[in-house]
Amino acid sequence: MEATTTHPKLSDAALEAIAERFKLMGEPTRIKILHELMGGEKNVTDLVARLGTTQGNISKQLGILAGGGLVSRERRGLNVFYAIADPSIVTLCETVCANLETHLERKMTNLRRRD
Amino acid sequence: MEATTTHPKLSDAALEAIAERFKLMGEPTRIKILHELMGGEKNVTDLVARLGTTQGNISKQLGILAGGGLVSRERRGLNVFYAIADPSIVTLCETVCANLETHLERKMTNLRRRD
DNA sequence: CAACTATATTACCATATAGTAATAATTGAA
DNA sequence: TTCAATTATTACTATATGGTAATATAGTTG
Repeated sequence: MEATTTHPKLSDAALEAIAERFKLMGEPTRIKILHELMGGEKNVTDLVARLGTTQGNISKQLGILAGGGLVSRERRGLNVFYAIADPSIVTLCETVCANLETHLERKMTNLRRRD
Repeated sequence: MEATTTHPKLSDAALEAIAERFKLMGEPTRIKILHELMGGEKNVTDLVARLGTTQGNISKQLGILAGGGLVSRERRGLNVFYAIADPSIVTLCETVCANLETHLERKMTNLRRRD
């Protein structure tokens, strides 16, 4: 008997949509933007100041994130504020985080063992 | 006052590691491989038969997934069996899936409204 | 050993894309 | 309107990488 739980067969289209979402989050600058936004909405200038890259690039990456529905956009006067549009992003990051920690712990334990 | 929950400040290195993991899952062929493996371990030939691409490419993508610690490798005779090494992959996919469904539902609802 | 099967690797090409610099567009103020 | 500030866009470059075809390696069988 199979020990694995049954997983729904997903269509190629569904799998490609999933990959697309992961791809959006699979880029250092974009994940850093999302991480900043986890602390609350920020405008472009804020993000440029916090992350070390050009304004053009920040706007570009924000455009990509907004296009994928991960962040929302709201103009207020001269500023444009971006915010996380999809709370599941946080869940995803936390899941990965928890796992990376496990990996690191395992690595450190192995180092400590030195058999 | 802030309505947002406090999120741990993550280092650039941590964020880059997170991005790296998402990147691994952010590619159609690789996510399809992972999806197949959710049904249980498979060897390379199995995967080549199920997904429509060359053996070389499957081996290459499996190598990338194994390098990132997402799948495990076990040789048994002529065959090499791959399996999901990290169950959190399934959680991640489910989270994204649930959210894509929500998005689709919202889209359909909006279509139905036609205001 | 030779022959066969399964998998990995190599070299290559074509495409996608992150980043930059410069410029445009938008908004508010004087 | 003119000026300043903020954001978006454009054109471009350099790099990374998915895919392929061909070859190499590893393991099995006779």
